Amino acid sequence: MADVARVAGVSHQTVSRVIGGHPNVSAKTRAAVTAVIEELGYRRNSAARALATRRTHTLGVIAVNTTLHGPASTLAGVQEAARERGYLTSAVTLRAATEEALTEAVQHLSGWGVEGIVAITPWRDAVRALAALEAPCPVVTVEGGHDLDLPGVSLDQHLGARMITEHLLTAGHSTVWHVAGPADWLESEARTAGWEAALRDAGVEAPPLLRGDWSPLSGYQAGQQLAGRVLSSPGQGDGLTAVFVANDQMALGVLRAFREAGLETPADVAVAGFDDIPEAEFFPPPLTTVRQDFASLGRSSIGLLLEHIEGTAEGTTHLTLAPELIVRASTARRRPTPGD
Amino acid sequence: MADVARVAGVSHQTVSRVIGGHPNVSAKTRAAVTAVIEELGYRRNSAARALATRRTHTLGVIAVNTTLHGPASTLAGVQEAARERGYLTSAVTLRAATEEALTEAVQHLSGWGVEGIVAITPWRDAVRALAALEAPCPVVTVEGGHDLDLPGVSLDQHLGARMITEHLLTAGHSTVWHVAGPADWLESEARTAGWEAALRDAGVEAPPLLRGDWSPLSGYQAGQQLAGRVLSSPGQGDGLTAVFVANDQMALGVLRAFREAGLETPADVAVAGFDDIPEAEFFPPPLTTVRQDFASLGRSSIGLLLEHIEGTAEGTTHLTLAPELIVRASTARRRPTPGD
DNA sequence: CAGCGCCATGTTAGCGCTCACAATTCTCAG
DNA sequence: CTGAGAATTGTGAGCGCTAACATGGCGCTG
Repeated sequence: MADVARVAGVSHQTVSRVIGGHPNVSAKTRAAVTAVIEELGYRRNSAARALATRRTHTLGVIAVNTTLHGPASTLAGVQEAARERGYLTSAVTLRAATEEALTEAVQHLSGWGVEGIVAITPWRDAVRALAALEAPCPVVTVEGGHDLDLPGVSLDQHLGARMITEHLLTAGHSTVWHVAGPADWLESEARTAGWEAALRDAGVEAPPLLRGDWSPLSGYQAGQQLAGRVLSSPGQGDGLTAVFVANDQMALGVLRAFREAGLETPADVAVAGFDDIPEAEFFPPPLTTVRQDFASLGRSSIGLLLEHIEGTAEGTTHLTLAPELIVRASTARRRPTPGD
Repeated sequence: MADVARVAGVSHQTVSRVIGGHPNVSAKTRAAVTAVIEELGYRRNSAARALATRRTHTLGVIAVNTTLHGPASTLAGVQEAARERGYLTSAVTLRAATEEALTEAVQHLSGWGVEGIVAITPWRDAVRALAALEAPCPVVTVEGGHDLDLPGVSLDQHLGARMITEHLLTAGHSTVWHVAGPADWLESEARTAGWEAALRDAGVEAPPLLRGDWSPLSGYQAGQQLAGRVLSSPGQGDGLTAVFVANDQMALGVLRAFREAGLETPADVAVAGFDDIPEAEFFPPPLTTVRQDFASLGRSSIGLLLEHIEGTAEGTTHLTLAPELIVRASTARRRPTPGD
């Protein structure tokens, strides 16, 4: 910066003003300085700037399972939004959201002087640990639930589950079975609750719950159980003609189990998923599911976080985004024609 | 730091030595200072440190399509490895690897003073642009090919494709058809080349090539073409009994097209993929594929990058990791029994 | 034409840390 | 007991930048 100032024949402060877009600089000076900056290829040193302003303009992201479609998409949204707003982001990917790992992640990030943290940790315990952690900067959760006093953004899982359950009931199924995700996941609980609420409203008693761990394998195992039930009970005794699976990957496993057991989807049993991963449209058969706009979710979290950092936010805030029902062949009333 | 020094009754420099783990500090002083640090909850300011040492200990990552399984896993490996080595990482996710976007990404990162960049950009043009860009810091490519003088790490796509093609030939298929990825992707080219090489070695002429864009939809379309060919040519005229699809997602589309056309996999046509995404095991039928260890790939790239930053590296280096063939039902010689 | 105020620019003092070197203390052989 | 040399600690400067204040020049009002 001193070099630029010397060549341009001004003080270093004027150079600083030009870079910072400060208003009180004459057009002539501004042009001259800009030209010299260009010529010398000067870039201002962000460390020195951070030191002088006491602002690092850096945000941290804590996430788990970033190789899955949902978290990965959310992460991308977060990064893009932060970059647009002039912030650097640094992501820490955790293998498991234990209290210890979370503490370490927060320490790592705050050691780098992050001004805020976005935590994509959809575990009840993780959110609780995070709330108790007293991080030295604002923290915004993504899919972290609304019961703790941490600001956060979520997709309306409850509504999505309700939509899909009602869709199945409307299609003429007398009840809807459910393969849930792990009990300690907030998303899982909300989806289960939405399913229950829809059944209750329809005056239908909820069938017993099956649980998986989001993986295709666990869905496959749940599917085997369900298939066994259908085949062993003559005359469709349990009214098992429709299954709402808590995510698309498990739904894939369920579909396979049904196919292997000789059950046809949707003719014998309709299956619906949740998430709308890119593959879902090409499942056998194409899967009815709930689309979640993960990218928007990520963007919103940055918006909320920056409000807190810049002090515009009033207390704890929660944002909820609406999901979208995507109806495909897996819940069609009759067997779909090929190519559907 | 001044506070710590005052409370501990030492100079700020001694505090700095304790934090930095400098050897010449008496055990007593070290303990005292450590205690005060703990008590005051002091954390050293990374911006000031960066300013004084002229080292930011920050690395940048440039990636495209981070929502896909491969790039997302690689990214996670990169981040984890960097963190272990004491570096902060910041990822920039590009929508498309145009020269413009790359330039912008490099500028964004170097504006933050990154000491090195890992570029996960498996496009020929992107790598070329990157090489021409003259970044102000070392750049390591991931899946960036070996023909340009940018250091990089890759998985041996050529070998993987060869393995899978040979597997199919060994299984008794007279030839192997291929649904390739986009022509400008290095991975795509290498897989095609490996397929061609395996056929050549076996003395078989390569059938015409089909191309997709990695998406399930494009695989579906390619599958429809292939199915049409099988059904219209009596007596399996073209020897179309085995297809090697360049990634698992497209393979999913191909499988669907075959199923809709009434072709059975693997009885009528065997299908193999590439990548081993988590869902592949649950495709209808479970997909033979090539597993790539993306996390190791990411870790290696950091190893290589740090060698360059710390000056231990000798010129341009390329690392290649071996893939692993995963044989499943989609290429079994006879129809698999349910549950396989 | 004096005097006020505003605009453009310069000057100074840190931000919190590490480096290089100086000063002090300690250790131990002769 | 003494002095060399090593170990330990302190001092001062400066990394590159911005905030706050100081300065000087200009136009405008009365």
